[in-house]
Amino acid sequence: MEDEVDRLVAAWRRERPDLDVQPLQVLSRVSRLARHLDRARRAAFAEHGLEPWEFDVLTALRRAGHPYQLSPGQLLTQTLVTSGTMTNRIDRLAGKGLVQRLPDPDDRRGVLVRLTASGQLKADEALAGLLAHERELLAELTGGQQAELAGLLRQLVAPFDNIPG
Amino acid sequence: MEDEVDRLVAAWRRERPDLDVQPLQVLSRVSRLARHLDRARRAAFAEHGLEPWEFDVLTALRRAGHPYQLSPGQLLTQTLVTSGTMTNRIDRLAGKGLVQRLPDPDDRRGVLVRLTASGQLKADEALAGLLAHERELLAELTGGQQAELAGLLRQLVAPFDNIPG
DNA sequence: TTTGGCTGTCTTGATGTCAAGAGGCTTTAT
DNA sequence: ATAAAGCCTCTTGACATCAAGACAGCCAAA
Repeated sequence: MEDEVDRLVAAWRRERPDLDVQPLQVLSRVSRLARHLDRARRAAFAEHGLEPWEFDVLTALRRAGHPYQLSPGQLLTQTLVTSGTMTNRIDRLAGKGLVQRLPDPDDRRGVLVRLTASGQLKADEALAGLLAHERELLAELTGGQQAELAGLLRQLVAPFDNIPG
Repeated sequence: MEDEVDRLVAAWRRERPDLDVQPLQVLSRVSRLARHLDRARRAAFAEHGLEPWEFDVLTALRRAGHPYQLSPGQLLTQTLVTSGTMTNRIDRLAGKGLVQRLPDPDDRRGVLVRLTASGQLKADEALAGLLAHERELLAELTGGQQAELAGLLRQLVAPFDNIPG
């Protein structure tokens, strides 16, 4: 089956036959697939009344384990946004009753963001829904192929995750 | 080598041992790798004084072949942005002298966006630079592994590219 | 104890994007 | 010929994000 990247590569070979565009075969597909995944995730979360950024914050808290609380600083290192963005997000999640802000008993500058009961429920439901949708997307591949793909991707990602990038 | 997704999966297995989080092994790596690639691309383009979105528009025109012109409508289907965004982008690229707006001789509503000589030069330089950087990232893998990875990714992307998504 | 630097959160102002709609032009059907 | 419908680009207003800085509280060194 042909995809857009095949067409992209064909166009470059026609216009710039002097260039080796082989890298695009892998990396353009990664970028394009990620865009499609973003759209699919947005649709999956909409079923639970959540935006993607809400899912990111709620699941970071959920993964932290009981009592499901993290500081804004910890949240922003996990979600890779700036502090201003995180302030805004916590405001809105608190407005929806999914998290609450508590003073940090050990640091009076600090704040703790804690998942409410309904926030935890949303996070758990949305995660299950996401996994169901993603399983469908991956049905194109056998289990062995998925494992192989995961391994190859890990090799490409690991340098970014382990060297300060 | 371990990566962030391994840690993510481990956290979910601890908190939600009832769930099968296998899909994350592939799809979270795709999303995370795409984010890292965006940053790397931004850095590569900055060497040529270009933003990523400028590269996207200029290379779409470059790939169109002589005389390197497309309508705004064609550009927005290729770059997946809305018409308001494309108007804004064309304005700024025209301000930098990289493209020019011409009236469409066949449709008086229409406009043609054409690459200038300096725009074409920028596009060609930036593409070569991007490919050089991407080749380094892919040096983690053998040629055979790259081909295999490309093939697996194609299977996942193709449904999106061929069914209206 | 006091001083200086550092940390954690929030505020501010600018920017890029989107959704929705306006306006002019073209196409189709009557 | 004319009306209705559709298309193409641009404009407008709202919004999420970021970068930079403000401010309060912490901590280490003298």
